[in-house]
Amino acid sequence: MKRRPIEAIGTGTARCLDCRLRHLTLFADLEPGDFNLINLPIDEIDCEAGSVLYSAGGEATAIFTIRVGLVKLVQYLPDGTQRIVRLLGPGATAGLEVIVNQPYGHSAIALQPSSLCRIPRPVIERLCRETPRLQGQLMRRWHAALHEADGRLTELSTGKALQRLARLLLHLAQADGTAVLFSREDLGAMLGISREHASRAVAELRRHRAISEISMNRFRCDIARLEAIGIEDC
Amino acid sequence: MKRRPIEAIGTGTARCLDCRLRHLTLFADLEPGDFNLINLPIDEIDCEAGSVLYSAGGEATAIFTIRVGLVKLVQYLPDGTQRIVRLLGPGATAGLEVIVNQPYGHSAIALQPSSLCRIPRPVIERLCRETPRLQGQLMRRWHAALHEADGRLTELSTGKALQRLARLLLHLAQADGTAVLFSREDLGAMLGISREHASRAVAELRRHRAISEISMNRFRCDIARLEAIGIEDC
DNA sequence: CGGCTTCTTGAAGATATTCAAACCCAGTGG
DNA sequence: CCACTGGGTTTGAATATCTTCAAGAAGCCG
Repeated sequence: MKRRPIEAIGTGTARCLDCRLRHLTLFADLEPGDFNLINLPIDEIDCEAGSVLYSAGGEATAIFTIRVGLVKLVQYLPDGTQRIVRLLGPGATAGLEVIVNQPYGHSAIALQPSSLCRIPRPVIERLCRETPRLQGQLMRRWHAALHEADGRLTELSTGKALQRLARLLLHLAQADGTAVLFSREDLGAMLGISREHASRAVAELRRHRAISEISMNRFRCDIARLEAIGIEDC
Repeated sequence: MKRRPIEAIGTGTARCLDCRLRHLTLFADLEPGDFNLINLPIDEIDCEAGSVLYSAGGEATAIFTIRVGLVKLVQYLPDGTQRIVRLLGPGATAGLEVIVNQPYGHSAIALQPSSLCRIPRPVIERLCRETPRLQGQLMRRWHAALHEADGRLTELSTGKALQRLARLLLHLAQADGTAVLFSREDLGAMLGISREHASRAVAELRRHRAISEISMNRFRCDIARLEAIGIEDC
């Protein structure tokens, strides 16, 4: 995992200002002058699949904005089993705990090669204090995280494995009708089932012709069939 | 469900100021002057078990602080099955969606006779705008809600039914070692199992002498045994 | 080409659901 | 007072669903 600083103190604010993705991010509502409040460099990080951004229980020193890729937030049970609690895609924010002075509540691990911005805690704290224009986005991000958490519980932890997988695919499906899956281990950890059963469920959806594999872990989805299976399995 | 207004416009602020529970609530950090910003009456509501505070999808017109009792937040799946997403006890806040201008994401229903304060949306909006002292508590409440949501997923939706029930009881247990359960239907909706299986799980915990019923749905908990069962069932 | 990991599949056993019937208890009305 | 009723609970038995263990297949990398 390599870090490449994108700005030196006091000079690099233009990079945030010019960011093509800014309208998706935490900084969407900031005004040009607000960027002068950024008094520490914001690193832009590229990492490969499997990289650990931070670990559960560790002191929260920074908040992350995902630019490209996919990041999982994982919690572990005493017996060692893991559960994937949330998936974060481009524009999403990891590490909101920073704001309430709490240690990280999850481990954040990249599922795909990803690129992110690392915003040090003092920057967030200062922005919170000195501009009113961050609050709205923060609230929206808390709400989005909570909404996804609740959705995960009702949609991905309720019903039979086949239904859950169908619903997950509907979440993951892009506009073009394709979805990228990940390892069966992670699939299991998302749906609360064993890796073997995850494998069987994928095979069964294929048999139902609800999905078909285009390339390694890339699937074309038949949305209508997935929806049918998601509601009442056949 | 009867409503009893506790203050008229512009006069009732003393009630919030004097509230014995205020240190637990959203208004914990407000200073005396801030209460003058409250320009609409805050109703104090008493309701019986089963009362609906608001319904999923409805316009969010108010935020609620639970004073006494227990409230469930429920989501429904297209097929009609319900899932209890969160439990809210004294001091907790329901309806945070108000702040991001979103419709209610759940239905809020009292599980026990409860008493709550209903804070109209305009009051929250004005306080957000005109005092910086609400933000901190709001963030903390978002965080608490998210933390509970995540915990519910890892602890109450993972593993076998007996383990989940044991973990739930550990959450519900008071300082005196007793816990109040609710209907088997609701238990099932919390743990993601059928009511019949919930019933069997309760019976089995009793056979293990991990709990014993004191009175109708009031149990004495053997914390050590519950913890043992919660980790690896025997 | 090994050697490694991950995925897939089979089969046995564990766990949960469903349906049905019995039960308990509180409230009602004869 | 007691039988009756209706809701929730408990229990049993048959079935469906998932886990676990084990072995084979497929992909990846040196």
